[in-house]
Amino acid sequence: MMTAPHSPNDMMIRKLESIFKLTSEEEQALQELSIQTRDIGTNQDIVRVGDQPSQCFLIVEGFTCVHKVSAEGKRQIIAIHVPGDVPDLQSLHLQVLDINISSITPCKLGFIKHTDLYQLCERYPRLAAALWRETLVHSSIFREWLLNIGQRDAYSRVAHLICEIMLRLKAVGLADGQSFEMPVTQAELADATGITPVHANRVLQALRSDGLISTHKHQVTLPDWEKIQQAGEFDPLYLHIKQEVPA
Amino acid sequence: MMTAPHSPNDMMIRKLESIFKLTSEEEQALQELSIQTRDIGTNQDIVRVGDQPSQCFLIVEGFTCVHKVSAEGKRQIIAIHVPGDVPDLQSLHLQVLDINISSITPCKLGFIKHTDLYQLCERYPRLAAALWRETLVHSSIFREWLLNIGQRDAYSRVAHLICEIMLRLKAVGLADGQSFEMPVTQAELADATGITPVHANRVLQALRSDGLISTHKHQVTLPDWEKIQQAGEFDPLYLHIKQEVPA
DNA sequence: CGGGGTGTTGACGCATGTCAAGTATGGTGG
DNA sequence: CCACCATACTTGACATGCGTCAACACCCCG
Repeated sequence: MMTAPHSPNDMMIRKLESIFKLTSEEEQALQELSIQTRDIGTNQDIVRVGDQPSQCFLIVEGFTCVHKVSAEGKRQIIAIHVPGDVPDLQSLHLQVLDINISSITPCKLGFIKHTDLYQLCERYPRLAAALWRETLVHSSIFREWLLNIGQRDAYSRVAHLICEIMLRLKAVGLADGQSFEMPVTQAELADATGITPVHANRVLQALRSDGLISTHKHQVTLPDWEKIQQAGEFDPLYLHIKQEVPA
Repeated sequence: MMTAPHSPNDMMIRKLESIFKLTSEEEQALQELSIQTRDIGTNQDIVRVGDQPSQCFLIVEGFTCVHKVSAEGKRQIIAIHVPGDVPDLQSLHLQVLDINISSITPCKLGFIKHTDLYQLCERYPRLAAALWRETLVHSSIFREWLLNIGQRDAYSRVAHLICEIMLRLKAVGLADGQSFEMPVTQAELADATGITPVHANRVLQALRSDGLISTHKHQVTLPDWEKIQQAGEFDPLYLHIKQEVPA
């Protein structure tokens, strides 16, 4: 398991390193990026529909979610973001935000000015490509969620989401073996999978009694990875996680 | 209503022009892009999950859809693409495709080599940004579809989808006033909204009897734009269509 | 020790799925 | 020009997964 990075800049660098080998010049530029950190509490809005941000934020610690609310007041969670993610990278090229982003745990965030990112992209096309790629991976996750919500039953949806979070946390060193911290309430889980909180509760009970998950507080353990993967029809291809070639 | 563009290159140029004013140098470079056109019939696979394409394709004529199939064999249509779109732009930076793309009408496609696009992006960062932006808009559409499928009832979902297609066709000059050609079968409509074909049929009947749509073959007319927009809770913000400032 | 957020449970209803059988429709070959 | 077929669309009867409502239990934090 990797050690935690020390600065937001290190986090960005480590993330991009997982895509391709950075040149020392590129690494230098990232090291010099000005990133303002800020702490926020649980359930705080970070950005809102209609905003026109002049900066992006990197999650250093904590979880956030992207969500939209229908005219009827129903909330869909569109994405869950974990440390290392830049949830509103899209705002670089889309002026007006079409989503809300809120914290679902206390968070430490690192803010980066758009103007700095523009410069970075212009000078280092490979970094531009890497950031572009980052947005494409999130796009791919949206597509899988569409399949999940559109075609699978509640049981599979929840299993699928749990598998996804497991792997994404593993990729940033926040899960080891079978367990990880998943600080998501049942209501949030429900909004992310398009079911009701009551039904989410029943599905979780079914998963527990089928031996696919066990939970203690928000610590989740997956005793049988194969089985929950099957239950969720989970195939990690869509996460586009580069295979680490062991040294 | 605009006149139809004459070449794939003109189409690309017109599309990018709608985002920002191209310099003559940029326009020149686009004009010189090598694009191979090919015609295909209805229901042909263009690319498939697992492919590693070395080119992207532009839709010159016709409609395509992006879709994924669950382990149970259920198909979710993730996106519908119309002339002017480049449905697999993502393959530029994600090696392995996580989706299938098929024609839903006969199509004329223009294929562009990745290597040519890489060069273009490196030389003209503004064009890179415009293409990036293009993928971000599609991403935004995925998010709205998630809200649509996750939180709205079947009636609203279908109304919403119809509104979206209407506006996107209008943006490329393929819809005028209230009518447009929507060559999508009820089965496809069902797969795109996460309902069954039988239910899609009943919803369409309801929309007709409520006076929100009228159809003749695949020609759809929306007699009351306000009303169907309300029924679908449709707010076009997420399409990020630049407002044309009338001269 | 009190109170708000979270999790749990049961009874009941409904939107949507499923199954099964039709009826257009449009293209093709004789 | 008609017979035929495949594909698309319709319709009705019935089944069910999930939603809704309404309590209640838990538990951390102040």
